[in-house]
Amino acid sequence: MGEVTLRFAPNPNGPLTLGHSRGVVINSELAKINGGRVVLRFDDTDTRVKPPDPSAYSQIEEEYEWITGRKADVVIRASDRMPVYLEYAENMISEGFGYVCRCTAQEFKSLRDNKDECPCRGNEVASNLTYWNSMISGETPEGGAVVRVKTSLDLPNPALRDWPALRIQHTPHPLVGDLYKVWPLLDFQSAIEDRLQGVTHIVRGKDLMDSTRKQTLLYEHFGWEYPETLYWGRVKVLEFGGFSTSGMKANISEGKFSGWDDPRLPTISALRKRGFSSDAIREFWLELGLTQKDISVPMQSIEAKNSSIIDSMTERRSFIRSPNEVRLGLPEKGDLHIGNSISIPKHPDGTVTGDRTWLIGSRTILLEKEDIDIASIRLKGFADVEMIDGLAKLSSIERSDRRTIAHWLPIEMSREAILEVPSGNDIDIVMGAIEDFELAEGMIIQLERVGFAIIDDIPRDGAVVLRWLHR
RNA sequence: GCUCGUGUGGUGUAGUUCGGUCCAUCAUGUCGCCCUCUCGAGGCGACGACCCGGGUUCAAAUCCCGGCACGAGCACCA
Repeated sequence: MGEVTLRFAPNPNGPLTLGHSRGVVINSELAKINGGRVVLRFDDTDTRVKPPDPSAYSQIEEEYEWITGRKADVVIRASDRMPVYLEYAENMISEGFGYVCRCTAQEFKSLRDNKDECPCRGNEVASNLTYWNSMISGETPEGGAVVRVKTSLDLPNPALRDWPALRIQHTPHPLVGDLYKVWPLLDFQSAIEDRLQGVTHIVRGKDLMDSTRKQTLLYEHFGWEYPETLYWGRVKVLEFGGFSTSGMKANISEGKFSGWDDPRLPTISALRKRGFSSDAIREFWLELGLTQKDISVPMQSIEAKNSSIIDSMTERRSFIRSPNEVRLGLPEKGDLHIGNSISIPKHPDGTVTGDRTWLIGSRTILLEKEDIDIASIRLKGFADVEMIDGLAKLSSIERSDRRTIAHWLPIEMSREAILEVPSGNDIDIVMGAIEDFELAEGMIIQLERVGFAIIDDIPRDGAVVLRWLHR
């Protein structure tokens, strides 16, 4: 097998979603396995229905690199390639397998459904070229004409009969302005560009199966061989439902979400900001593979992947929810010596080396409410205590029995913190105290007995902001 | 409605091309036990599936026919 060329072709009408990442992962992985390359192509030929967002281009390139660990081999923008598409369109008309149709969409549909020819179909090439030039020049208004690819009208699938290849759009394009009045539709643009880039394999969602069939008909006209095509089925992540870029865009501009990286959104930027590893996203899609089955997967599935990837390199910290202050009581008999500090490993398995040093001079500690109600507990990494009259009385430094182990914090090591937990359309706030030891913004930590979180903000004054990742 | 596609445990996946090696793989989940100075990690075990009905065959998850269910396309969106 020669060198393979794959492609990932998003519409840059917003940044990448979790759904897009399947295309990124599958295509880049196939390229990697076969020593091929990936073309990242921006399919931005719609200026009106789903217009491109100028900031999305660079963001998508960057997110592609984050997911795969390397840049795309080739990056192209369909809007830069317009002269080429228009040339092929004109060629198609001249050769007689494309024609300008001036019926309304409705008229055409009813003719098509009855396998009837539309009146424009029989026009001479010369008049088609005249109409074409009038489309190009801007004389023909939007909706006034469309270029169709001739197919057999007996095709069992009505969607394929004389399908539309280019239409008129007078809305200016955010990048190239009003240079062009005629823009290709996906099926035409994509088909031509795949050929020009030497794409050997197309891997895409099965919602594009009819696209393959339409494009194959076009390739036959041109005498080209269509690439090998594979499909994946529809995926629904239970917690999020679908991945509609335009839907999210509307919600963001209405202020329902703070931005594309709002933690409640299924975008790559949001998952990344929350602390998901790109390896987890990659492994997740690779494990689903390339079946055409429509599936529903819980977010827990990605979380399980992420946990096993980050656990061994994630430092532990203590976070006390709704902290209660408790005095530490020393036994009357002076046979128990405690110093002014203790050391606790950063990671219980030693996969992260080093210790956290806690000062304990003040003898005042913080405990979660449910732990102060237990008569005998062990302060993790320190000592056994008996809870008597609201006082935590030390009874042993060594672990003397199998009592409950509670996480805790000396008050001088604590700092006010809030934990933001995305929950459906809301964000729950958990007030607490975080262990103030070597914290850094963007650092992922495991809150002992609570779960993984990322440090979002460490303000000069006020509470540290933690964002919940998963258990 | 028409066209196309898919149906393996709760979820996802292997096996389906060339029928037997499949009393069906792995992961995740749930439950139990062990271990552990986290309710984390680790170990062991249990639970749990070939959509239904016919047919071919010595033999079917795998081939054939018919149902049923689910999904997608039927845009001058991608």
